Amino acid sequence: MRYKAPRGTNDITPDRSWQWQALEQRFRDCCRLHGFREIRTPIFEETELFTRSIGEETDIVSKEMYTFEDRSGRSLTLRPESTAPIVRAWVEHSLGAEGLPTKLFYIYSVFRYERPQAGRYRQHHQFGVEVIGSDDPTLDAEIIGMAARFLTDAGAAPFFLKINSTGVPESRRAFVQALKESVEPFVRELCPSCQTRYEKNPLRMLDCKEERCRELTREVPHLVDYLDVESAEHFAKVREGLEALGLEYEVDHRLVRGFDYYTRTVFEFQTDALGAQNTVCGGGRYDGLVEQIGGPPTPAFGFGMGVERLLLVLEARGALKGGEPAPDVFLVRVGERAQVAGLALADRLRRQGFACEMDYGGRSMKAQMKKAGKSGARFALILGEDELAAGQVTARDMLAQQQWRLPLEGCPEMMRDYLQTPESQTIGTI
RNA sequence: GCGGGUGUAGCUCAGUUGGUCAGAGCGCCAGGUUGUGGCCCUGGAGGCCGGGAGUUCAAGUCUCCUCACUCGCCCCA
Repeated sequence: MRYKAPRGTNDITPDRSWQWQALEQRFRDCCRLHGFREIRTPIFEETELFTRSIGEETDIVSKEMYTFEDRSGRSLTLRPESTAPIVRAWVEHSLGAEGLPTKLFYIYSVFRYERPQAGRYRQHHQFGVEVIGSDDPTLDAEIIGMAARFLTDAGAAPFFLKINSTGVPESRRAFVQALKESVEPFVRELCPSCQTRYEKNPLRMLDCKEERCRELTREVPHLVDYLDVESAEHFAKVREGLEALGLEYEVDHRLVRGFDYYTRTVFEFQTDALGAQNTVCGGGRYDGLVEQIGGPPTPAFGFGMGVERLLLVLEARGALKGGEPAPDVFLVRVGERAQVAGLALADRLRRQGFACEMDYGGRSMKAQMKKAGKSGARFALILGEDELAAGQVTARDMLAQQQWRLPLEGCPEMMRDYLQTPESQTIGTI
């Protein structure tokens, strides 16, 4: 039997994992710059946490969750998104007691039972942040700007920022009412799924990709025209903030998101590099969720970013040049006596901070040199009978194609010194 | 869940109307002078031709089923 990774999952092999590490590090740095601290929560939660917060009628809850019973009959679910678990942890541990707002970031894998496609997997990874405890509109703008900065610095540009406001539950109810009334005359002409949406989740009709539906709903009311006074003011301030940050954006009246808990600001960063999966980052405000999960009434804002999608974009943009980090030195051991002596030398090199690689099995010197060259190491250190007899080691600068004999004892320190000389820095690639 | 495409060595792919079709390049391993890489040359290892069933004297090559990947739909990151 030859096993395969389950459908929709991916192995991140060593030839690619350095890209993940670099991107994760960049995200961590960005978060630190903005005052965020990391949170990690369990990979599964009580099922009800998700059904209640995301919404029973959403696709995610109704058909995409990995739900199972454990041995005691509890219903558990692999997290299909990360906001609800983090809010749950925030409430459970009274993190707000440290002072508001709480600024958290996370690097999570999330799980949805969907049909796999480029940029869409059953297990995928998200970078994200949640700010719990402020309804300040400049916060919305700041966090959107943070995502934009991160995407730009990572090399994902160009991308497009779209925003909208879904108001508060009362204003949304008024809008949904108006929307249904305006669509009512031609419901039967809409696509089958929109006819279902009309009944179950009317907002999503706005998001339909069918040409016919878009045509029919062209004259439909806009969310922003139904906002309550405070939400309208909030939205105006958010826009003002985005402009102050010099961010280009578009108000997309059709932008609605797949979770029920969003209020007021919603936004997406879209790209043209991904085909059908054009959203690389999405988020917004969820002022009612904390209370719904059992905490005090607390406003909050956050976003999630798809790591696999982001890497696909970066690849398309040619932003993944460079390569795996190479070892500093490659130790070539020639002859029987050099095997153990080399083992000790490698240890000393590593204690000096040199990443040291070597070959095993006593292969020919040529084979080892070949491997040294391929490793990308700046130095090959050669330890053979001659060197051992003289208490020395041969150091070859693979770039400069020069080599010296160094005393075995002081070798790591001398290499360190050599690397600090100007001429060692100016050697170009040969 | 619904459509279209693809599936041959680690990787990228050739394989004519079913009958030496199991191949190439790269990679890997070993040699090409005695202790020195990147170029070149030679040799070698490595494939139930995604899996299963069927048609046939004979199937990577045809049919069906299945699995996986892929492009759309749905949904989302």
